[in-house]
Amino acid sequence: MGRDKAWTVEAVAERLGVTPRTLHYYEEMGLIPNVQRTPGGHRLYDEETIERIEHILRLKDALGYSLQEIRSILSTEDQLRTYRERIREGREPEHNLHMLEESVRLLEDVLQHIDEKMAKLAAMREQYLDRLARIRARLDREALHRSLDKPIDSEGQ
Amino acid sequence: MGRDKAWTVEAVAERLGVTPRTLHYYEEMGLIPNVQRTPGGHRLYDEETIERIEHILRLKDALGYSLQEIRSILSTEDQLRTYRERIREGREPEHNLHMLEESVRLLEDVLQHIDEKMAKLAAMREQYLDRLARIRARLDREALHRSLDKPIDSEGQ
DNA sequence: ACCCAATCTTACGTTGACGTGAGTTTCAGA
DNA sequence: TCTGAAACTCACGTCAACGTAAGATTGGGT
Repeated sequence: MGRDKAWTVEAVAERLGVTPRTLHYYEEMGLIPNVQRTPGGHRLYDEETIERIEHILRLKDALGYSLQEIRSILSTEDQLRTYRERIREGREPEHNLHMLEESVRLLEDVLQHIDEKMAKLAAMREQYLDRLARIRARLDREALHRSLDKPIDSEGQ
Repeated sequence: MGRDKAWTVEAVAERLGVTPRTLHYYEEMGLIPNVQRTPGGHRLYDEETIERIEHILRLKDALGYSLQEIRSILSTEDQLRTYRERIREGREPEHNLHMLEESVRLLEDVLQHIDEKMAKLAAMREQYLDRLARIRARLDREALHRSLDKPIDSEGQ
C-alpha cells in the first residue's frame, strides 16, 4: 500500500497555511478522525488525511461553511464511502437507498450553494471590472495632462 | 432630488435578511455613515444607503471579508467618489494621481480575490458534480434491482 | 547518552459579529 | 389625545474559531 509519507503537524500546517492549533482543533471537533500517531503520541498525517483537510479548508474559505456544517457534510460523504466498501466486500448494507437519497440531497444542496456563490461573484466581478476600467481611463487622462503641463521628465529617480 | 422613499430599520432588515441590530452595528463600525434621522431620532434609510448595505453584505457573504476590510474598501471607494465630485465642481484636488493609483491597486486586489474564489468554486463544482453523477448512477441500479426483486408496485401511497 | 527543539495535553484568553434584555422615547393610527 | 407597537441607547452576554501560556514528554541529530 505504497506512498505513506508521514508529515508532522508543523509541516502540514505550513503546507496548508494554517497553525498546528487549527489542526488540533479540527481533530477535536471530529473533522479528521483516525489521525495516526507515533508510539510516543505525536501526530502523523498521511497524504489522504491532508487532502481531507484541504477539502475542509475549501469548504470553509471558499464556501463559508461553519465547522459544524462541514462535519455534517463530511460525515455523509464518509457514510457513502463506507457504503461503497461494504458493496465491494459483497456485504449487503441496509438502508442503502435511503442513504443514497440523502447523499444526493446533500450534494445538491452544496452544489446549489456553489452556484449561488459563483453567480454573486460573477456579478461583483463585472461591477469591479467596470469601475477599474473607468479609473484606468481617468488615470490615462491624468497622465496626459501632466505630460502636457510639465517638461518632459522621463526616468526621474 | 426625486426618489427619496424612506425605509425604517425593520423594513430594511427584513428586505435584506438581517436584523436591526446588524444595521446598527454596521453603522457603529463606520460602514454606513450619514444615515438620515427623523426629528425624534429614528433612522431612515434611502435607496442609495440600502444599496451600500447590500454591497457590504455581498463583500461579507460572497467574498468573506471582515467588516474591517470592508470598511477600508468602502472608504477608498468613497474617496474616489469625493474626488469625482470635486472634479465636476471644477475644483482641483491634490494628490489625485496617488489616490487614483491606490484605488486601482485596491480594486485589483478585490478582483484577484474574486478570481481566486471563483477558481476554487469552479474546481469544487466539478468535483461535486462528478460525485453526484456517480451516486445517481448507483441509485438507478438500486431502483432497477428493486423493480426486479419485488412485485410491481406503481403508485404506492 | 544527551540535548534541545518539536509535540503533547490542559485550560484559560481573545476577537469578531452580532444577540439580548432593560428602560426610555417616538410614531402612526383610531 | 391617547395608546400600543416600534425604535432608541447603553451595556452586558454569547458563540465559533482559534490564540496562547504552562508544564510534561518525545524524537532526531551529534
